[in-house]
Amino acid sequence: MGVENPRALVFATTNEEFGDYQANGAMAIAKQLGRNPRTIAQEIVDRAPLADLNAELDIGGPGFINVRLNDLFLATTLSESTLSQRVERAERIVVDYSSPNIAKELHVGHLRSTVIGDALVRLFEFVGHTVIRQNHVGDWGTAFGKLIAYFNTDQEFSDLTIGGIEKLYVAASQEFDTNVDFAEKARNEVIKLQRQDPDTLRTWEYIVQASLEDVQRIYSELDISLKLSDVRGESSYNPVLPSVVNDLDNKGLLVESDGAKCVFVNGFQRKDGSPLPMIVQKSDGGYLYHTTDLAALKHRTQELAADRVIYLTDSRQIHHFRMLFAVGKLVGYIPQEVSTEHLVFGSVLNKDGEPFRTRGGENVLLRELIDEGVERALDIVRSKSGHLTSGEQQQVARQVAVGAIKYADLSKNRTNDYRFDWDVMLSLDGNTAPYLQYAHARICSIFTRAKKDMNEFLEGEIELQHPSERALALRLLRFAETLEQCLDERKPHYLCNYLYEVTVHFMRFYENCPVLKAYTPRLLDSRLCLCSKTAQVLRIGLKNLGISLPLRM
RNA sequence: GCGCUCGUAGCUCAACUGGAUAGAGCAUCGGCCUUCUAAGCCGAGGGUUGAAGGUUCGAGUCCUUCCGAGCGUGCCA
Repeated sequence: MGVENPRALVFATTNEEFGDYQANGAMAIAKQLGRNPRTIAQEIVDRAPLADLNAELDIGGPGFINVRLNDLFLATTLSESTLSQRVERAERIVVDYSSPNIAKELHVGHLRSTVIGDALVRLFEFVGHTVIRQNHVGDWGTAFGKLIAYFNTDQEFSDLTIGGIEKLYVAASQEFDTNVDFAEKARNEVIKLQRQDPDTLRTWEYIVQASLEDVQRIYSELDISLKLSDVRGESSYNPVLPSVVNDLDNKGLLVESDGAKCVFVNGFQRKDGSPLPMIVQKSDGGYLYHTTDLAALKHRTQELAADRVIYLTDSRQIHHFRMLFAVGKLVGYIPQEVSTEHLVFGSVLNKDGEPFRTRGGENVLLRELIDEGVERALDIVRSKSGHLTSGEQQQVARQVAVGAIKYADLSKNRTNDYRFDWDVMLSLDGNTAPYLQYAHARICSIFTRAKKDMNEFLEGEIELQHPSERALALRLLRFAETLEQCLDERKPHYLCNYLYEVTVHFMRFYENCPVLKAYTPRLLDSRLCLCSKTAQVLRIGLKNLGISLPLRM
């Protein structure tokens, strides 16, 4: 048409009356050529680009090309479709997420990084990428001096759960502030720790181990795929920190300012316009998180040979990562062909839009959060699912609660803050995990009644008779494009919205089209196939979000 | 002060990155269980997308200004 790289700009229609898809490219082309967009659209339609699809093409509005797919085409395509999806070029992707602190229980502040990160790694793996999970736990710092000093004075201390250790830390901090001798001891332990004193190191390892076991327990309750072997703590980079400073020095990037070793990067300024430094070594010789993060970055691009390095932290660290990546490029830790991404997310707020805390102003622990969720879910399950045994009710409540917590987080645009509201997330109305789980349970129930194996109906001829069957089929076919969009922007909420839409259309189909009482055996099989396909989309979709599905509820 | 993120129905969130009449759920009101799970489905009302300009055939989305919110801004992470 005389235009470089014309784009078809095909999207699902906003309104059913415009068909199934709309191509908006004609208007863009017309703009470039200075011609009438409807004429361009007509020329495109005349060339019959979609002849083999046998689709109906119309021109609407200023030059939209509306596409209505042929029912037979839709049915055949769906019956032949599988959900397997591979990217053309598989990459090695390092994903840094969750990152709890040792000697501190996992709390709401870790929720989003953990849940969103875990969904993304599953999605990356699903489409064929190699993912290297990195749990960058905070296992180092001056806080450990207090902890170890206190640990040594309280020999009877035996509560080695993370909760016990955290209490110990609180007591140690108090002692540190009030007892001069103890403060001295604590500072001494920090020095001993840095010098690798065997006794101190043993205590430290003890604490780290106990903490990590607890963290893993919460992961397992939340169905998070991080393993102990994915842990690579800050301390593991200690030995190479001097070499990082050296690398910076060798590149001529290091400047000493007020006794601290700094890197100044163009474009980073303070309020008065003076350059803002990244401090890599304090005036007392100690290193900072910038230094550790640089070391981790080097490790990831060099040792782990990453094509992509992804970080999930809240949006408050935007500045830090922007600087980290800038310095990483200057010092050569980020080769040209490697991409680094800081995926940000907003804070978790309570119903009233304030930071989500306990009444006492403490962080809400994930352990407590899960317990409360299960309790609330159990109340609902008991009142609604009397047909289940009490053991089954327990199991369902757990799946519903964990699913609800994760889905509530994942279904919102991660860049914004979101409000944590039990009543909304546990409700069966609306875009929630229980709603999707319920639809899936209904499908399972159909196959149980029919005494048939769902998986045997994944393939089979589909007949689209009722409008709600057609609408469902159309949605089921959009799995691939949704997944692509989802990974393109690393935003799981696109997938959630899609799964919700599929479920809504399934529910309509369910109301309008009796499956087991279908008029003909042929129609029965077709509807069983639609059910099976729906269940598969829900199962695989939610599996990739880290959410499980009860067979009955 | 500067930087970042944001402002959409009474509330919680969408809107495929510039496309057609801005969509869901909650809440409100009204219907549907002798038929596969009513934890469901169907319908109604509800909007000057914070404000004003600008670019465009076309703006919630892009540019400018203003108003408002949250976060960040040198030895914590």
